[in-house]
This record gives sequence, structure tokens and C-alpha cells, in this order.
Amino acid sequence: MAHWLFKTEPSEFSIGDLYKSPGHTARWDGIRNYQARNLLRDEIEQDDLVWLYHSQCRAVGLVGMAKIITPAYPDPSQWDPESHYYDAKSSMDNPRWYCVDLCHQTTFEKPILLADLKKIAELQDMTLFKQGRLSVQPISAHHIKILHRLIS
DNA sequence: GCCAACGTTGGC
DNA sequence: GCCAACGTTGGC
Repeated sequence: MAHWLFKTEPSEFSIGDLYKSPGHTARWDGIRNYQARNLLRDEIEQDDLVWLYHSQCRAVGLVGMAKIITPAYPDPSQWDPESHYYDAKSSMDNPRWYCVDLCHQTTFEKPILLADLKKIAELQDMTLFKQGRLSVQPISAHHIKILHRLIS
């Protein structure tokens, strides 16, 4: 079972919003970056775990965990002209963008702040630091061990 | 709000 | 296929 880091801007959709969603479950849509899309569509599997990361806010960092409860499926918002995520160039028979559904698992008592992650030498080769803008990232087993220590 | 880094677009 | 221009992301 793999672990992933998903970024979100809490002003748009926070871990609290996920918790408050029906069944603590929500669609993770609006991914519009090809590298992130490829991970979603080709690598991510049902039951994988997601570490949620809040960006563009006062307390930037990892805020909790969720589980992927569906395989990737075409993101319906790409065909919705009313949606901010509408993509006129995506066709039904060749969908360009994918999404998954997530179920909230835990919200950390205290977030693991980016400022603290930066202080841990063993974490400096995380994708988070090497590809700062990628909104869907793998987390290696080695890094997971270290992160688990930070929340226990 | 600023700005650096990065991704996308489009003319050639 | 190159690359300049432009748009977006995200920490601070």
C-alpha cells in the first residue's frame, strides 16, 4: 500500500471540509497538471493512504490523513462548462483529467509544519522539496517511517 | 503583495 | 522542436 501527499488550499477545501463531507468522503477533483494526472490515473490505487497538506495559508504543512476509496475515474468537472475546471479540449471518449474519492481518516492534533520538515535532514530529498509545485506526490517508505515518528 | 520557480502556449 | 511570453503556484 502506497502513501501519497495531496496538496490543498484550505481556503478552497480543507481537511475540516473533508471531515464534514457526507460520510467524511469527498471527490478530489480539479487536478490540472499532467504529472499529477499521470500519478492519479496510472499509479494510485484504492486503499492507498494520503497525507493531506495545506498550502497557501498561515500554518503550511501536513494536517492529517485520508484513504483513497475509489480507483481513478474521469473528473466530471472537465466537461462542466459552469465549472472553474472546465476543459473544452477534453472529450468524453478520451478524458484528459482524472480524480479519486477520499475518505477522512485522521486530523493531526498539531500539523507537521513545513518549517519543521525543513529541519529534518533525512527528509530533504522528499518530492515536496524537489518539486515544490507538484500537487500529487509519492512519499517513499523511508520518508513515511520518519513522518510516522513525528505524529506518534 | 512580492517574487522565484515552474508549467503551458503558440509562433516560427 | 525551439524558445519567448505568459500564466500559475506557493512560500514568505
